[in-house]
Amino acid sequence: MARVTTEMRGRRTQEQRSSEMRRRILDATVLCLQEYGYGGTTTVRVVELAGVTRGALTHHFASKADMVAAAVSHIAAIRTADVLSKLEQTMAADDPVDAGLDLLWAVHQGPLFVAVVELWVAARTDRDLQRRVAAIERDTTSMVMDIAKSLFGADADNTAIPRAVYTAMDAVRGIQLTRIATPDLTDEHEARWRRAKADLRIVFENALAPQRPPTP
Amino acid sequence: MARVTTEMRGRRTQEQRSSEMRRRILDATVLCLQEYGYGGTTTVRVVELAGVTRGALTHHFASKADMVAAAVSHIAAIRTADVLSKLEQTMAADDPVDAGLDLLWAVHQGPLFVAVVELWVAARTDRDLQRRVAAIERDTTSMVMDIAKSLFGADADNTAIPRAVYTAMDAVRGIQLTRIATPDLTDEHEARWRRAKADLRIVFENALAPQRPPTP
DNA sequence: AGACTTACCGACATCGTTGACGGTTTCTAC
DNA sequence: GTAGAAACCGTCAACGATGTCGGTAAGTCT
Repeated sequence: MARVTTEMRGRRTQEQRSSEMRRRILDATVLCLQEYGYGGTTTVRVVELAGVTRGALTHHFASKADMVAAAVSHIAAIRTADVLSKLEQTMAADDPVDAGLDLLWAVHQGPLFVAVVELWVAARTDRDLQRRVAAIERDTTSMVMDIAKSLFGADADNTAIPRAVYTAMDAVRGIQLTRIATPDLTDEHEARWRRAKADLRIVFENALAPQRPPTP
Repeated sequence: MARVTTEMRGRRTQEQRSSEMRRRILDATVLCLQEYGYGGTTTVRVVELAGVTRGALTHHFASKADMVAAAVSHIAAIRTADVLSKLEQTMAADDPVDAGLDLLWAVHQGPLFVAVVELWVAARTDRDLQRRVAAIERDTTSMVMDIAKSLFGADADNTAIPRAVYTAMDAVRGIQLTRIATPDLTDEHEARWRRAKADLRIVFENALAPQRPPTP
């Protein structure tokens, strides 16, 4: 079974010990969400994956709900950092639409987004979790919109651009949701994205074109 | 607490008793998925909602997994019937694109689709469930494509049409996924769909237009 | 160095969930 | 009607998960 490897021996300050332990546990929580889903995420499994004791966990997180809530923020931080790291080369691309769509796809990719979906679905029947998730979601959306604005120019009147961004984001998420249900068909989902991308290019070209009523 | 109301007293044949009991249990299972999510769907809750005993449940379904598996098919059947019931007036509509998109939206609406998502996500970490879900998903997709074909004409060469349908379906699912995570913002999601629909119309118009390379 | 605080440990009690099973009722075949 | 099958009932045992809690180790202040 995989372990969250993080060693740093010798004398450490309380702050170091504390934050490293929290990080270890939260990383393990995310791993657990990916591997076993929300329902299969138990404190025992997390502790095993993190290679720590149950006592350590209960010391840092009063309850399981606490731990999961912290994991939400933890994931959000990682994803934000991921986006920022990829942003530079996106901004420098020749074709902003293509680069932007690729970025959007990349952000919704990989095991981290799987964990996000697990949390979203779990949040549906858990008000506390829901509040946290909703707050994060707001931030994410506004970040996406800010990026779009700087990619395509801040033409404040043109509401077609945020609209296209929303549609693109929704399409990406829809594909990923389907992928979650049927993970065996990876190539098919890749192809599905390529096709969707072609459609979304049309939408963006239309949105970026000089104002002209799209539906007369 | 809501009950699945189904009374039919007097002498009944074994077949009647059996199938009615199964239906009651499966309806309650779906209700449970909606109300409490997959993780919160326990045999005790199902039994309470159905107003039957635990013994009845274990008699008809050897295990909980059996019950859930049966619920998958049950949901699929209901949804298919729902689509067919709405199909007639969709086919008769003046604007096939508009009517088709509305149908797609309607099919992914309501508590039933919520249950579907719960099962999709649960299936990710449960191979048996995954197989069942994947099979159903295949059927659903082909049904959607068949309907699209009869709505927009069977121009076999024009791959842009199925592509547009996929994109539309993915966008719808993306919106619904977001809605699941943040159920308080219903109006916002409605608006999001209206905007997405505008974009999707563009995609469909482009797909239906006489062959003309969309990206030169 | 000594007092104090924080980090960490591991066992225990409790609770909810599931599957099994022996007994009862309802239907069906003859 | 009567035997047998199917449907249904409700309790029990086993298991896994969570939170609590008394105790130990590591660090921090004076």
